[in-house]
Amino acid sequence: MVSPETMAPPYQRVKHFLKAGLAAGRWPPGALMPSEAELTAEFSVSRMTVNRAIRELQAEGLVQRSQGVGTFAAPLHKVSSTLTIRDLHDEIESRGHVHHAVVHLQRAEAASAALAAQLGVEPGARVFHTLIVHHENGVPLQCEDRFVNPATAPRYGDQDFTRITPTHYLFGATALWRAQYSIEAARATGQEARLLGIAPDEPCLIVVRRTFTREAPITIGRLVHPGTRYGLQGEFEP
Amino acid sequence: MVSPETMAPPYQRVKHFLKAGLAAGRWPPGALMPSEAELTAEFSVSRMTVNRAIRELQAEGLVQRSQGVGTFAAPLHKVSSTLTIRDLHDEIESRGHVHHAVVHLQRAEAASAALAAQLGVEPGARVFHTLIVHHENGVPLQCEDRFVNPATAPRYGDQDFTRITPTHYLFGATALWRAQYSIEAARATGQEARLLGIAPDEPCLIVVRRTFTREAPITIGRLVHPGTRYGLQGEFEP
DNA sequence: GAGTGGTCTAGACCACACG
DNA sequence: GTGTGGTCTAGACCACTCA
Repeated sequence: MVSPETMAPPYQRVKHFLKAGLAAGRWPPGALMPSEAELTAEFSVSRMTVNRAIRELQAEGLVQRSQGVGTFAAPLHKVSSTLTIRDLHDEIESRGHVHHAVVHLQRAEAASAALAAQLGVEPGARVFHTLIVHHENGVPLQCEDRFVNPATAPRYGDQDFTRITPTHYLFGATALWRAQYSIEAARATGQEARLLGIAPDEPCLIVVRRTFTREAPITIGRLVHPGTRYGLQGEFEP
Repeated sequence: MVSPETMAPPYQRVKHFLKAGLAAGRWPPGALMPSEAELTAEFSVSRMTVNRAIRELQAEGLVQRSQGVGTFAAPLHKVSSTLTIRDLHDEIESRGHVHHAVVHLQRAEAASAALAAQLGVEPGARVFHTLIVHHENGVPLQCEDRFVNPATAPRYGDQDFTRITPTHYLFGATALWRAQYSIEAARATGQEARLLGIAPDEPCLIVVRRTFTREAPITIGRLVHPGTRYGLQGEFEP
């Protein structure tokens, strides 16, 4: 019987050795780490193997390298972090809860000038408009007001959005290339407050998401969440 | 005179060729891409060189590989995206605006039971507490209510936070290992509303951030932003 | 000049998938 | 069996940094 460490490919053993040392504080941030030659001798592997291990650590941001100088433990100087936004359906299901959607509006409309500019269509052109409220275990959690460019998703008007979310449908039906988000706190509109069953002055978390193919805008969606029922969470490790 | 492409290392030329083809739609998502052997012949380089190019594309999430099958253009099936949170000082400066901070409170206090648990100290132990309002061009933008574990940052109480933000100071003075965020929409407290100069019922974007060293919690901060003045933005490209 | 990383080669053996 | 990726080797040349 052999241990997993003995089984692993050599480059992974080298990588694991270095990673464990960094996690244990053996090389504090900025410290000089072993050279490729030292590791080559230590592990009895070729230099290419050691090089791959270190290069991957570099790609992961754990070490910094300078030609002619050496390899150093990375200072954890990131002052910015990232926050993940998930599809609401997945999020609810992953909590083991029941998601269901009520479609309040699903039709084609003539686009206003401002909307047409954002969707990349002619003013007055027909675009799809849906207004859907998503519930978690029967409680309204999100009011989704969405416009879709029919050039990128011509069948959008025919879908049954009680069975698949617009987000999921559009991910499958279009060639997503880019997405933009903005997040703010504000009041819901009167209609949104009614649909969500909240007071008109209750703070809401509002996400506006726009997505694009390589050529054209796909959709712009306004996602309104009651502040007392929904928040975003993120975690970050170097 | 030679073009940059001719100068670049072979693995980068291969990588660039594949990346450009993906961006141009030559291999749509899911399509089979050239094998290592084909690229080896095409570029007259060794297989290791081609392998490195493709492996890096895989690490970047642009292609998927299966042993015995082949390399495929990655389907852009990510349904989640990321949003970056920046330090407020950097963010204001990068807009070319002036940041200044007003320190309303800076002292050591006895920790309540709930706070002590979050900071990993004994109930009643002294912890640092600061209450700082950050302004952009003179307009209050963020009310920062922060508690700090003195075990991880013993000099926190002596800093001049009109000159450096707590975030910046703690990044430099501690060995950050992990950070957690939550974002929600809610009303400010009465005190916060007064300090920010807003109505008590105005929706606010509230970020709660907790950071940790490998061993212990460093700080927990509550960052309150008027919803009309501040939002978060993010972008995502595959 | 000695030590470092950056890169490349030509071949090799293996595990895996598919017809 | 054939083709694919996964990995390793032993050596090589280069550019860079520092004493």
